[in-house]
Amino acid sequence: MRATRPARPLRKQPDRYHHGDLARAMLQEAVRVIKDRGVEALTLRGVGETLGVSRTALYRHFTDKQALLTAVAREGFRTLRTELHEAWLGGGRGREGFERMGEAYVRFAVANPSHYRVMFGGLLESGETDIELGEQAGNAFQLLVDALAEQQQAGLVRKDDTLMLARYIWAIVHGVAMLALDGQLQHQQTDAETLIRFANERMRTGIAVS
Amino acid sequence: MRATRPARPLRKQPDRYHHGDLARAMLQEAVRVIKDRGVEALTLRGVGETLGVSRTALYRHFTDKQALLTAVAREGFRTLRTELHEAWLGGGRGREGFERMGEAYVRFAVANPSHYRVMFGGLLESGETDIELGEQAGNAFQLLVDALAEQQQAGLVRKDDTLMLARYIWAIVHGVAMLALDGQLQHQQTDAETLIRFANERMRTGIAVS
DNA sequence: ACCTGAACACCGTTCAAGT
DNA sequence: ACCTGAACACCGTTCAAGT
Repeated sequence: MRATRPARPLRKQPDRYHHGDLARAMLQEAVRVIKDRGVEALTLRGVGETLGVSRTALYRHFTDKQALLTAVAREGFRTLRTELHEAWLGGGRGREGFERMGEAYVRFAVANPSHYRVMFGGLLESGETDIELGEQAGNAFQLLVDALAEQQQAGLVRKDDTLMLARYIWAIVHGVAMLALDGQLQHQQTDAETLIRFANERMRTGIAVS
Repeated sequence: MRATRPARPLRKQPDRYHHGDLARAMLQEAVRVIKDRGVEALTLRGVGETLGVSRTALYRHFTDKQALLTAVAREGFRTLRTELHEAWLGGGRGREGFERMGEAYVRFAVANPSHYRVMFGGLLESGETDIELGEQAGNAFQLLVDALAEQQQAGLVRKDDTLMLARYIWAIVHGVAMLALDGQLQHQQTDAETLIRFANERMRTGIAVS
């Protein structure tokens, strides 16, 4: 059941070099594989094959597989940040926009489960943290901080430590996203959309009796 | 740098069968490896070697590596449930006990990061969900539901849909735990303990201006 | 500079065979 | 029943060599 030749090499002349931005092509292919078939399906050999390139070609552009995954994670934070920003602006930078941000966050995670996992996958655990990855995550987080500060100014949110509030909100949306990804919600009869809407209401007014 | 023989076989007579509960021994060893060196360090060959058993012996007791990891996850939910229960009772089954539950939850995750990840690691994604695993997770979740229902009866928590409230709270503690595990907090100057305490306060009274 | 093929040291899993 | 060794089909990574 195994072909003796690469499944589908994109280049017609496999003996030519891959001119152009091979690093970028590899990153895109990695993102595609992760989105379509999950992280565990991502192999350097497979990426090289699909790109019509030797399986060791990657090492010219990334130090190892980990580095490629880190690049994937960075790209994810960049995309997430963009989508959050659009939701915030589209909702009018107030209560409405803030709720849309939460929904957009969860929607991103549900739409790209494996990619989202790579972003938060504990790659850092088994090694020192990547500087640029931390920056990208920080940029996305900063959006949340700014949105909260603006609402505090507008008298919509209590004037707690803004950073602390941002971490708290982040934990909520991240938690909703992760539970959805783990299938812990579908196993009950809820979906992520319902839960994040409930969360948006409850995080505002609290769970204690008024 | 590689020894020609197993690093440290526990049995002196490697030609004897491993009488007793090999399945249990394998599970314990797997948990130990995961706790000490992370999931990625867990190999069936290593487990067999440490237990003085062939590397294929495992297949008599688990269908494959995935099944072993599922067993690890189940064990984790059982332990977590116990610790949550003790916190709830120890805190007097009220507001105090509920906050202790949250702290105990996060403490478990931080103390067993890799184990916790296995429990929520999306093993389900790439396959059908394990029945018994779902039950164990359900048992832990039920504890939260019961605690909330009790507080609703006592007039401490608003009488929303209890299940929905429980999912919401679960998302919060899970989110705090995951952010801590991902190193997203230490990178800022907070720790999980500080955030969960802040969360306990804010989830009660909400973030909106009172 | 950039890419290659062969080789190395790992994996999980299968399977015929032993007791 | 329970366990074994050899073998298979994968991996990531290294390295001398090509252009």
